[in-house]
Amino acid sequence: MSASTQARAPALVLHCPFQNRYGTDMARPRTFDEERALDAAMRAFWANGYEATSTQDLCEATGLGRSSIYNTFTSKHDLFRRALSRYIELMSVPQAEILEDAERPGLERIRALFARTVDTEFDHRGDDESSIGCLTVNTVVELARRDPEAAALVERDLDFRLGLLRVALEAGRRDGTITTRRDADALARFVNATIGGMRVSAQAGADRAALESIADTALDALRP
Amino acid sequence: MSASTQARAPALVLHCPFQNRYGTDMARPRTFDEERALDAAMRAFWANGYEATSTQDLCEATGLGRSSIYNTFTSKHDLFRRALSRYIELMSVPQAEILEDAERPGLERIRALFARTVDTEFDHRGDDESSIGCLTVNTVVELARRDPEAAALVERDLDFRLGLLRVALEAGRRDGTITTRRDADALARFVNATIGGMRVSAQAGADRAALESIADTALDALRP
DNA sequence: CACGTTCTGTACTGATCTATCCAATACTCG
DNA sequence: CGAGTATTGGATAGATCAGTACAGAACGTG
Repeated sequence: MSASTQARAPALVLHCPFQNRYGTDMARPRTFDEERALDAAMRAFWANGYEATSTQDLCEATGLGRSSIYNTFTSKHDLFRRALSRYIELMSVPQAEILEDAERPGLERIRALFARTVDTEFDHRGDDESSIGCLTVNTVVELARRDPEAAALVERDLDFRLGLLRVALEAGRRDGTITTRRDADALARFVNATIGGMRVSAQAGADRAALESIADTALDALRP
Repeated sequence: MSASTQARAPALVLHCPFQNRYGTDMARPRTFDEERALDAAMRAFWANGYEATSTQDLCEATGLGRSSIYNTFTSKHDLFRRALSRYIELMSVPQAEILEDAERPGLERIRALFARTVDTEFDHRGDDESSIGCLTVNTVVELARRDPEAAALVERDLDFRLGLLRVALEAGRRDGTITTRRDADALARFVNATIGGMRVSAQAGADRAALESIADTALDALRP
């Protein structure tokens, strides 16, 4: 009944509300959807950060009682880890689709990624309509220095995204839409930094037009 | 004996350890330097964030007792506000010098600003030699959404820096080192976002070469 | 030297934090 | 229906949080 067993086992049976996590006889079933609860917790951490989100906040955000939270997610830290993993997964899939889309020229993939960054920045807002930024960036800034697990998660995500970017940038070089002589690695880091900068700018109050002009300007660097 | 009186009055007499804050008769003098204490607190907030820095941490960082901290700085929140103000002031002065340096062409001023950004990222490191980023960026991400005073400070700083950047960019347009047709406002936002992206990248583990390549690539956008 | 004032160390307060305990509950399965 | 098990709500524990109260120490001034 270790934490890792508890966390991994249910993945394949989550859709069935009347089966427990160990394949043994069933008892009292849960009255909530673990995935929805995780989404709510993710959003709470995303909007308010790790330290400023209390377990009480998590109860209110998820609608669960303390017992259910701890029974399901072991600890606040573990819940955060799962929330961050989920966030990274949710963001990675569409980003990979955009950057690996062979139909589009390389430069257009980057442009589409920037556009998506702007859109997500304005899709997900706090209660006051201000930007809540990006959970990955927020975690890097708030937590990564003193939480090795969180640092490992965002580092793995960074490597993955830099790889995707290199693929798209090299495609752009081959199809002629990207003409700069700089190597794909430097360009990937630049594009990634630009996205980070856009997210910080959004949290600092930049509007949609401002973010779009940042993205357009950044694209200029790829075809100087 | 309001907090604001207490905070404002000493500015002109800080150098003299044997004069109190109200111009009245003197009593027991302080055994510490308020400015040094503020620096230590600033560094603690900078390295660990607002929430994760306890008043106990602040006592240890400054070497002061609780009474001295509260007597001098009123509250944790007020101390943070002063630390952030000081940080902004400390960073603004050299940045303004670089961006208003009429000796240099406009593009070179931006290049020098990027170089300085890289340098400060590696000058100020945590105990583990990892990057502690930029207190302004950290505050935008961690605190600005729920602390109006902090938000106002960073917004004022942002306006100031965007203004400086516009000046340098327009100078570059005139002297021919910046050839892009994009308006100075968009370019200023882009340069600012690039710096933010570099700081997040540094916190995510990027080394000096990576930051320099981000800066070099960004400069390409100014002369496409 | 004595007074007035400020500083400082220690103990403390009440609130809040994460996490656990436990009894009551609700369900499946034999 | 009874046995067995997981979930749930509420109470609670123990630590830590920001901030305060207070007494004594340390100084300039008269």
